[in-house]
Amino acid sequence: MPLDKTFASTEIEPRLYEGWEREGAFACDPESNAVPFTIMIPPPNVTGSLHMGHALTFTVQDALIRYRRMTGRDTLWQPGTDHAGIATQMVVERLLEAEGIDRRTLGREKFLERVWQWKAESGGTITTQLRRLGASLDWPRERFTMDDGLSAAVKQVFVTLYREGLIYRDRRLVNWDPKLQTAISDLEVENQEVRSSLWYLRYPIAGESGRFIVVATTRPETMLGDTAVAVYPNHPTMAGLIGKFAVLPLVGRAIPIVADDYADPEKGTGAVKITPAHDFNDFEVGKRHDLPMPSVLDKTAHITVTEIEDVLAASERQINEAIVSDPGLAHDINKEFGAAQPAFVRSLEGLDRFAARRAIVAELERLGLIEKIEPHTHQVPHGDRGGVPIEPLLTTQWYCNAAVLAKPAIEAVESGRTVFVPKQWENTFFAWMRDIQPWCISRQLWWGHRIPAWYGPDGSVFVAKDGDEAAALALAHYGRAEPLAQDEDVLDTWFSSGLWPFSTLGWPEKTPELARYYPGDVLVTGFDIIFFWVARMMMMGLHFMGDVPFRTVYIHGLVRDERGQKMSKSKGNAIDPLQLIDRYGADALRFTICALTGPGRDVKLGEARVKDYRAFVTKLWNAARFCEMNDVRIDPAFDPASVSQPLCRWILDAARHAVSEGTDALEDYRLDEYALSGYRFVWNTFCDWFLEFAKPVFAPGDESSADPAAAAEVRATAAHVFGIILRLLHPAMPFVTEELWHRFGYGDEWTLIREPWPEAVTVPGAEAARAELDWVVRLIGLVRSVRTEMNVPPSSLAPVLLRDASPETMARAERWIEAIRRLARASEVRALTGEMPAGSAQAVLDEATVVLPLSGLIDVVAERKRLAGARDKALAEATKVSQKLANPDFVARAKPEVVEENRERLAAFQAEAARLEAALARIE
RNA sequence: GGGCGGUUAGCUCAGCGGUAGAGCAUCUCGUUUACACCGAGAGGGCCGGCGGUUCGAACCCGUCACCGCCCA
Repeated sequence: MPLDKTFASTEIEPRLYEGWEREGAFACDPESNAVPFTIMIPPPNVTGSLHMGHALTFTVQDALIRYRRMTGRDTLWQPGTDHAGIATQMVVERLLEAEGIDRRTLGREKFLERVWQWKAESGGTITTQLRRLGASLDWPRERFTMDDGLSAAVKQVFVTLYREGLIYRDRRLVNWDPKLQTAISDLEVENQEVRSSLWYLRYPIAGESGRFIVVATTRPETMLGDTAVAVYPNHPTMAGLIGKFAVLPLVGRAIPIVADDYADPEKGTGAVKITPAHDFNDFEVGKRHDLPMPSVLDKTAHITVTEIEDVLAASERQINEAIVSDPGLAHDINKEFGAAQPAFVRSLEGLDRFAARRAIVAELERLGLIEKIEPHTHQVPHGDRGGVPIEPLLTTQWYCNAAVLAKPAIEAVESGRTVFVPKQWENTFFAWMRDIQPWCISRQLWWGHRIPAWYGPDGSVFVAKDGDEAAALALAHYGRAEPLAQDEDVLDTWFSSGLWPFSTLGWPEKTPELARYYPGDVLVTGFDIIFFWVARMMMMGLHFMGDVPFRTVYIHGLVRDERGQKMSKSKGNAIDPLQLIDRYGADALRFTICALTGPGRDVKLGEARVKDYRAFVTKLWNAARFCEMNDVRIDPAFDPASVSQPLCRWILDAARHAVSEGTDALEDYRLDEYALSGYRFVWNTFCDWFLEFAKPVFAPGDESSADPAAAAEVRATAAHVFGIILRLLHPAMPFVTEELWHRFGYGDEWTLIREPWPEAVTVPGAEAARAELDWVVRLIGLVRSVRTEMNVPPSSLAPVLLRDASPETMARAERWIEAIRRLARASEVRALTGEMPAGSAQAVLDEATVVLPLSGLIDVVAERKRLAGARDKALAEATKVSQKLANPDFVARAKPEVVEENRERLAAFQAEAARLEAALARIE
């Protein structure tokens, strides 16, 4: 059955994919002798659906995997998904909310059941979509970060790091997300610019009526928790206050005025209020000065006065006593007691932080304790998931000592055991790793790996892989059985993702797969994930496997829309890759992505681009149809080394060049160069010239030139080269190439995927063939150009005459007469000996002058102008080159071959100008 | 404030010491053994500014400007 007019991607692609999967074409083979090649998929969130960013990263990975598979490597592209703690919990919570259920009333057990149920029903979306894209993942090996095996790995790692002292509990400030009510790591915090105010507050100096110290703050509501004022040690006007006390307004707490460099005299007033429990910098100051650290905001970021209760009570007592002893003071209480307003403070209990801010500012204003308010724009940390400002909160959490783990990871990159592509990302990696902070790994969520730690009645901690082991530890500790309670928290999702390169291969079991496929070869991901994931895999891999998890980290850009805007659902500029696949086919989308993925560059992708490259898929398909119509069939006996015709030698040589270019590009992770080189070869060489030259051979215009042997050789060569094209393009366009591979009988269905990668084979006589075909192409181009410029309609044929042509040139013209006739619209091609026919257009090609007699069609004035223009251009070039050669420094210092090249160019330009001058003279 | 990247044809981008390129868009012409998702041809650029190194700079160095990201 002949090929349809176009490639019906929507029908053909799913059929091919199912075939590959059914036939086990994606499977790795741990038994084989081939060298393994491993890519670990960055596990997409189980909640996810395929977006453009996925399409980019997975297309790149699939192209690399398919390429290596064809080169004979035993490829493993490890599939799987991530349980995505917060994201998944939020999804299920939202579903429950729609049913009017709160997760807390449901309880932990029941809630987790619901999550697993949701995962079973909806968790497979992304894996189905990956198949639409053509991703050749080894599906039977699919893993999930909450699988039993991977969970065992998580416990093992946790217990080991705990026993090594690299995981520990600590009470310190964390980034608290008041919306999700969990701690989050530094990386999950995004600073957003917020337009707000800078409030200048006046804190009365204790015992010095009417004297104040002014502090500037962006967060007046936290002043309830202030326990000091810091002043720059050598501050010109305020240093004298150091050692005195201020009275904290509203609360009435006497707070020391301490000296600390943190109070930058360049900023604000040179004095800062210190709220150790609600600010990271203040926390450090608080530790340095041994300050109390009362929290005045709870886990939902509402005011709580519990921890300042004693101070409020004391203020109340003091005020009451003073009023009792001197009732006259009642009206002037502010002055005497530093404006303590315990009743007001108590009234704030339970108030949201922003409402509390307004209330406190209003009250301070009423008391005359606001010096001024300035508009102020600053960066406010927000939780990346919840989207609300995070609240530094003093809690006990589990931490991982990342600094220790980071050392070997840094060394591995320094020594080149792992290489980043492009290399500049190594700097980003180093900068972060060298200044790495303790990693908060506990999360106050339910969905995730529950922390394998149990607490005894006295709070002693027993870290063990399960309850029994913990009980045994407790027994040894207490000398008797005591009830234990497991830690309620779960681990940061990235904790389990960090183990992915070895947990998916069966670790901690010593499996053959682990021995064979670790370390992986290349990790492909976006730069936004270097810290979250790449760094953690490096740390964990080196610590537990003793080797880097991958040799190369290929960092690609982000997908943006045509205008360079980040794609996002909220902006409404997101393009759905599945829609593009529906409309244009997966091959078109994939090829577009490859063609646009420059190193370290973002990919600006619009529907129009995909549409453009779909044309290339169609072009390839049509070239196939042309071949089919002309009985191009593979000849099993074909030997490229034995072809005799220049045309065949030339296209084989061009194919060699394309293979070599494409292979080099893939080796260098230059998907763009790979795609574009294939594009140029197929379209601009194979279709535009080779097939056109083949036409007269396949169907000679007149019987006399028919040569069955020559035609057979061209057919066999065409089939051979087309087979190379299909293999070469397969990594970028797996579907159309696979389909044509089978339809043309190169192999069985679903077999191209495992065909050997084409080799760059040199054919004999390639250079001469290249020179010859190059001449023919230039001649045809020249004639076409002149004809168009002279407004000669394509329908009219004209002779192509060659003046002053060498015998060699004339022989070439003879050999290619049919092609020249067709492609240059020539009525005849021959040497011009005598006088030039009147009304001819002329052009120079090497030593010859091409004469086109166009009497009646040409405008002599225009022709003269055209020739003069061409001559001037040649002269200008010649002048440029001769000036260069006239420079003694150039001749003396430039590389000899460059000098020689320029001498040749000068001669060529001069000769061309002379011939054009002669041509001009002939018109007169 | 520190760091990274970018600035080349109308648009998107290659090129990164030795003749300025591609795709798209534009204009003109064209249905000829596949393909109008096509073919042929053409126009279009002081390669962001200013210095420097060099026989020679879009390319290397310095500096400035603007844009974008990352980290404080």
